[in-house]
Amino acid sequence: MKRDKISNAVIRRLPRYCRHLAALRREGVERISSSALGDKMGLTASQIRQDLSCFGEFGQQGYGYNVGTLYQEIREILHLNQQKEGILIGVGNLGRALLRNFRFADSGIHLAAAFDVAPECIGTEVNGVEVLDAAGLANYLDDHDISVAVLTLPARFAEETGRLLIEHGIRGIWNFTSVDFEAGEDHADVVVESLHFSDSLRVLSYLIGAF
Amino acid sequence: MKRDKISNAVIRRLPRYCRHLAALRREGVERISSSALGDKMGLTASQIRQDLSCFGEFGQQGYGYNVGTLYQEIREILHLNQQKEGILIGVGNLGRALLRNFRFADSGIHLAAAFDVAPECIGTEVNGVEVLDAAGLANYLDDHDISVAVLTLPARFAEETGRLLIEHGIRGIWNFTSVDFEAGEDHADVVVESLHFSDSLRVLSYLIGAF
DNA sequence: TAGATTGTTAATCGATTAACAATC
DNA sequence: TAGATTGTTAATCGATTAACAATC
Repeated sequence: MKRDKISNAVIRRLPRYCRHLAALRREGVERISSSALGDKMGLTASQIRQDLSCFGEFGQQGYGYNVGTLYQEIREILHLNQQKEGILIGVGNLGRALLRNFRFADSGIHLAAAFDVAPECIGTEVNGVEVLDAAGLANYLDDHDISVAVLTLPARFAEETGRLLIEHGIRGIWNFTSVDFEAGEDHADVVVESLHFSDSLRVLSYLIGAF
Repeated sequence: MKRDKISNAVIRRLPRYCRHLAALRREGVERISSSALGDKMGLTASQIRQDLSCFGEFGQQGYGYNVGTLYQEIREILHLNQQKEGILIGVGNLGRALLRNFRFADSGIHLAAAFDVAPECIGTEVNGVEVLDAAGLANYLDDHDISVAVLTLPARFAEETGRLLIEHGIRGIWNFTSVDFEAGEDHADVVVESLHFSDSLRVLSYLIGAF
């Protein structure tokens, strides 16, 4: 177990391991070798062993890995079992879609509240999550221990809201706006994870090529 | 201009160049050097010049790059100016959010139709896009030249629908389900671009670390 | 025991960075 | 012209793959 600096490439593969192991477990598979898992995931056996060895020794010679154990280990590594409080900002179509359908709990997040500016939205409840007035966001953050903010508001408000979140001690921002929160600045410890829809679709556009 | 094999790392940076150049253009900036653009984007000047040289010679010694020209060049590279026909499958909360708010045209996609199974949804129109009966999907694909399918349906239908799409000649799948469309199989030429929300949030969970 | 499969070290491959001649 | 900045070649760095002794 070496705990140096885990490369980004490895980190991004962890949730995939998690998903595939969960599926194996559901199928009742008890053990799996690095090569079998590699076939399933489109990775080499070597890479899997290398990846896992960043975090510990989870396998056994001649046997392979126990699916259930490895699954739990990876959940631990990702801190999925440690519940973190989160808020969602911007209850538009996308925000609402996430509130209704996305299983935040499966990623270790409990949504404590949602925020919006629209009077007809404030005070309502979506899937058990109360929608509060965005004007009270700063105070709310001061009064509660919130780790993660989900940003699903219009791009033009993203920069300003991001700044406010950082000033009031947020630890991570799950960013659905097209804004790039650039290089650290004062609060280099805040993590921003962005899902840029249009970047993704444009990559697809590139990959399907010309006609 | 070398047209070998463009690496994935470079391809994923192209939409970012596109976004940053668009912003510069909006701000009225006419020219920019690789080092200034690098500062803005958090890349080295070297990397930017290396990236762009995969596609051509867009700069000028002692001057830098013309923002407008480079922007258009990158749009060309991504085929954003070539309109492709697309359909969206699964008009739930997320599908509806995309239909209403996402600017498909900005990524070169025209949404020709949407599909769902719910009787109360079929026949309606969302933001000018007609919702058709998913039972007629195969026939529709045979009758129209559709390049891209947006998958926003429940995970349990993803596999089956993906197969159908591939059989009926789709070129790209923009996948919002948690299903991994694995390794090529028969139709290795079909491109699948996935946005795995939960993978993304779990990476964030890892990065913010323990308490 | 013999076969299987690990964790790790070494070799290879690929991507990023640095250096610099060319030239606007 | 002198200064700036490109495109490209070479050097470095990092990630993936291969090999293998250890051992279940």
